[in-house]
Amino acid sequence: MTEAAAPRPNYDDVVRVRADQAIAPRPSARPPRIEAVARLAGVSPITVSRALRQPEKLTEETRRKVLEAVAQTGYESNPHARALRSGRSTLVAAFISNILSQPFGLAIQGLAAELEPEGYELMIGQTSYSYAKEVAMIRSLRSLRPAAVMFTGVIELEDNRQALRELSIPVVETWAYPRDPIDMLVGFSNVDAGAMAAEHLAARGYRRLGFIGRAGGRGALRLQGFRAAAERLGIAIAREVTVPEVIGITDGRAALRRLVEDGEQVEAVFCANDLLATGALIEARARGLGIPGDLAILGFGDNDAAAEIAPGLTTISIDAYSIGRRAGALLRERLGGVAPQMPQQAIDLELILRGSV
Amino acid sequence: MTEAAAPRPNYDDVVRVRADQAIAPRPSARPPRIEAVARLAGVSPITVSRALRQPEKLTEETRRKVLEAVAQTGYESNPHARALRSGRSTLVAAFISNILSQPFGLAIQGLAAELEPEGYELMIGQTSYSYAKEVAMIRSLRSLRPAAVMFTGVIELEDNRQALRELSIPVVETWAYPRDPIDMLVGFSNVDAGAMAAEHLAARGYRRLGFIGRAGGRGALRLQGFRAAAERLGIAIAREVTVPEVIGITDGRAALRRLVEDGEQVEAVFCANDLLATGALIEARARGLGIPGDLAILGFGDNDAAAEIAPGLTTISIDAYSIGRRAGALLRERLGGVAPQMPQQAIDLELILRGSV
DNA sequence: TTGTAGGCGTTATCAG
DNA sequence: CTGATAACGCCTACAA
Repeated sequence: MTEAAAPRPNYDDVVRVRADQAIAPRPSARPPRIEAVARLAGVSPITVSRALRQPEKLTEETRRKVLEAVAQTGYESNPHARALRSGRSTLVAAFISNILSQPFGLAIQGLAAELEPEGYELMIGQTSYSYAKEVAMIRSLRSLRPAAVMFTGVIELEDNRQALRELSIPVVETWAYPRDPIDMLVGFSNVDAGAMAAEHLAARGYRRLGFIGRAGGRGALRLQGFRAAAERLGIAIAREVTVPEVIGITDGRAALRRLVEDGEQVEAVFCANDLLATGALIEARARGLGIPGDLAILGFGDNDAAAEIAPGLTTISIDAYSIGRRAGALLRERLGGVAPQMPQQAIDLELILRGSV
Repeated sequence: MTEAAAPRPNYDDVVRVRADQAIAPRPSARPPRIEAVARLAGVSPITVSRALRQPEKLTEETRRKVLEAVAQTGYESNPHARALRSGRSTLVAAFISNILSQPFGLAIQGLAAELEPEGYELMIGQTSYSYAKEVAMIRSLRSLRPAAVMFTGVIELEDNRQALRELSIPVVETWAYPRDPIDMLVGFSNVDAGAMAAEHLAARGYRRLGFIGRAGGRGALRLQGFRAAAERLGIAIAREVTVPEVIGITDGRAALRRLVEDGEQVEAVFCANDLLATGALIEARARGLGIPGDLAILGFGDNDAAAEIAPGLTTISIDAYSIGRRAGALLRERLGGVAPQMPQQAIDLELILRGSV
């Protein structure tokens, strides 16, 4: 199966470390049940349950006794039994369109930062921008009954939207600003993002614009705003290149190649995400184009690489981590029985000026 | 909360789409239970269960009848009840040290590609290279009782290793080649990777080497191999720069700055991952260093950006997607009751020659 | 404030 | 090959 030069790899002799916070040693493989804790504390099982879920309902004395027994046994309640009986689980499902995308990863980190300390487990699924997958996942949600769901995007299929509503659990959509979100929302207007791009390029004096982006979803929304603003400003969009999928920087290079080789004179191009923009920038440089002299490039999303590449990529940035964080906070509140003050939040778009425009 | 110029963002008017594969309409919010299916098929609940889990035990006639009723009702069994009663869940837990790392993301994709078609759900947790987090996660595994666990790394704390063994579920470790894995393994030798780096740089005639990498974990292993091979070849390691954490390209820039400003003459530097290498390359170029003339740079990991940056980054590459894929295949077999032929697999290291060495 | 009874939905076990 | 019974571990509902 492997054909390494050496017949067998050398071993990685990892230095073993002992835990400072040791896991309580467990004689049996089976975790302790609530009844064992109850016996140890000299109370009934339900009292243990209450000590963990509604501690305020117990005498301080009882509570102390029980929690001590919990600590001693290393007890943790069985999430399946809990979910089965109460109908609520501690699993929060997050659906991400592409796990390789840096902004989505950041959002998930923000979400985790809010939810994990509260004892929720995060389940991550990848929709891969596919309706079919979305359908399958939402179908599985019906029986998994997570505590809540978060999407890095908005749900477009009407049937899926309905199915999600019927789950009667908190839902947060993100990354767009639809008129009628399913439930909660931490988003930004993609239409405005496109308009912002056109306005900035116009203000810099560019008159013949280009666009590179995905044909559907948010790419289409950004293009819509870009077009509308360009028209309003009396500026021409000379060329629109749409790509079916964005996997890596390569897609951006290919797209710019199409744009340039098409012959249309384009002074400035708006790339609907920074992966495309980075690729476009690299390809432009490889073709000897001066940036922004021969071609200005404006990105969207503020990737890690966008800042470091030369010339730095001018881009419209959103704070992806904060989107995740806010989404997590909304879910946390709702799961705690509180109605959030602002269940639908708009995130600012910020123009980051670097060298490429 | 938001201070956008416009008082309110424009709406993203998403075009609603109807599902081609519609979710079966459900009059009540509660999903159908096994009993409803049984009644419809005219059999007992346990027969329905068997039709789904051990179809070979039923008459073809009965099976057909039941599966039809399943399809008609859109029934899916409740995972919590199933896990509670059977002790096995369909949840597979994957622990990833850093969700923003591209190779880890690829591995997760590979894992999902093997497991999701089989009906397993993927739960992803981030350990953030922290022992404390690892302890907490493994603790929660005890009660969650997933079907299997995968780590993008190996577990170092002896207590955690023991706790994982006691779960008695399939475990795959990856990204290293320890002598005594907990259970299954799809890894490569980090020590060999370091040696490979030193050997290649030596073969190219470099005599004064540098190293940039994390102080612990795999970084330390790669350094260990790098050092040993250099010594064997009679080559000097003039400077080792260790970084506490690698979050982005910036860390690589800072590390190279330290390396260069230190005054030690270094002809070639091995960066223990491509994020560091990319940062180092950018910083070196920014300082006017010719690459590889003034400084050769060798990376590890083969990021997306590594190929596109100029000059292309020469790097030791591993096939991260395939690691995930193989790990998934191992788990799939074991979960299906089969003992895999090669429960411990070595992944090849491949040197990708581009311009930087 | 604490406890008792019972069931969430499924499948292991044993019987027919 | 199919079915009856009981139990997985917890928490809701109600009672004391």
